[in-house]
Amino acid sequence: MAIELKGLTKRKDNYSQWYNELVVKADLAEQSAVRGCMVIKPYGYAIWEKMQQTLDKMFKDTGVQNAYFPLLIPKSFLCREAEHVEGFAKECAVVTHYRLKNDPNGKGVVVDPDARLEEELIVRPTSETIIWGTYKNWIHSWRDLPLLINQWANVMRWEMRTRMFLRTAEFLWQEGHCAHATAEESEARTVQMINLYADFAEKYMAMPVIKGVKSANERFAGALNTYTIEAMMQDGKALQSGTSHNLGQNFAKAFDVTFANKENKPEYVWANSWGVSTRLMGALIMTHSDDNGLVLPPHLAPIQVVIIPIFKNAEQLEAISSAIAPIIERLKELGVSVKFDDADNKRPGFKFADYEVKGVPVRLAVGARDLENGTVELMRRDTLEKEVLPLKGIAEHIAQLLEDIQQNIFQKALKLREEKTYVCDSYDEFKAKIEDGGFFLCHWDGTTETEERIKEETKATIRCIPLDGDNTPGKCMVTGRPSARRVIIARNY
RNA sequence: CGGGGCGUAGCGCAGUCCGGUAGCGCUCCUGGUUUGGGACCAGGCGGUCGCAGGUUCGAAUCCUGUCACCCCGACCA
Repeated sequence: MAIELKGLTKRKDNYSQWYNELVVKADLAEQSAVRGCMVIKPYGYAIWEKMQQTLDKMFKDTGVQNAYFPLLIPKSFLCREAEHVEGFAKECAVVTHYRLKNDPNGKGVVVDPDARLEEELIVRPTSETIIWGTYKNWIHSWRDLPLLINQWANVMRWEMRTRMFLRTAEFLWQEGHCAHATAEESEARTVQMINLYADFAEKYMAMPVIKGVKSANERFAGALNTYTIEAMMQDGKALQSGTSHNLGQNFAKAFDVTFANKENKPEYVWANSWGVSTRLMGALIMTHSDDNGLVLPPHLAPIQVVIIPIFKNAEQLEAISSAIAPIIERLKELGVSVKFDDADNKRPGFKFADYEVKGVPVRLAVGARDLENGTVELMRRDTLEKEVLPLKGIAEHIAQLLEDIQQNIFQKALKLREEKTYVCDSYDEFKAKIEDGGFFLCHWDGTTETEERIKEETKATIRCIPLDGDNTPGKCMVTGRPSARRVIIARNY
């Protein structure tokens, strides 16, 4: 194939090219015929399914239920919340007609000009409007609250520029939309969900994240406050990986969602929304991959162990299969997902390389030699280390090894982030160092003007005001004005 | 939406300046030999050269228009 992954370091200047090639080569996704959209292939989708299942369980453990709302939103709904319009009413796909007809000139089909919709429909860029338009009818009393709903759906934003998984015109996500009786409860839920996302990122994706609050500039359109988790990719750029928004009463007021409180007085409900998307797939790829391809964390790998028999004929394969069968049984008992690839149309060397590109955490190779010795060759994907081990007890060893790999790649990512995180007090120093990427802990005076200036001059933005860590005050790196605490500044995807 | 690039077989490309029968590598198919790190040999299938006009005896090649896609910006999860 023309796509070569070797040479990541040589191509440091063009990480995105490498990334796109990896996505294709690892059989995760490909460009669709539709502008800015992608086709997620079975292997890529299997990873997304693992993420979905894990998150879904975590949501349900907090009392959230799933529901589904329409893809198309009447245009008038988008005009209701002023700030939301500002942020979202622009780059949307619009449905204007409801019928096609045969071209009178005999060239395929054309849009029937007589079938124009009275009110255009917008393909949802996010569902706040249609959901709050619906909640109006669901919420009447304090007894109806809290309302905790999540939706797994596709959304569409007509982005100018797209990149597979990180920014596609259509993407898959979950969006939670909750209604509460009090501001405190809603804020607590908003924080709870960002904590849940951080747990998911660190425990399942093995991706360290920084929890924080967005600056006014980067805040979700229509929110009072936006919480975010920010991860660092291997090239030192930041990736916003999940957000949770405290919407205050903005949407309740725009859609007139009120409830009778315990004193029988009408009151607007308090709202929050939170979401993560297939962008997490991009985060996963860019956090762990190396020159040999994808490196999947065991907790999300669709195949955790692949077993490759090395054989010259059917008898040898049969011998290997029966020797390995109890191992496969035992692995399954231990909850390990295992694939025995006995296809005879690919040579072992091809399979080795193929599963490496796909990021399978552990590989076993078994041949005639091993059968004689009662051994197996094991390779772990994260370090590419190989060792020959006795067949006896191998399943238990692997179960433990998978946990070790999960820990190891998390630690590796954490170490990289720490190495590329700098405390910086000089704007000149910042301007020089930002070229090589990394997170910069700097004092900022809290103004949008300063933020804009930094962005203008360095292409870096305030990723977040961290929730944890050092919160001693200081002086703004740019203006010298007082600063409440250090914030994270970085270039981002 | 601004700047740059590109469009030729499933994929990656050459050919375009200087018009004259559509090329290469990989994939794929068939047969054989192979199989402990992406196999080798032989043969074969596959393209109205992005689309629409124009110039010409003749256009992948020249001209006009148009549509995609990619990269860099602006915008954004």
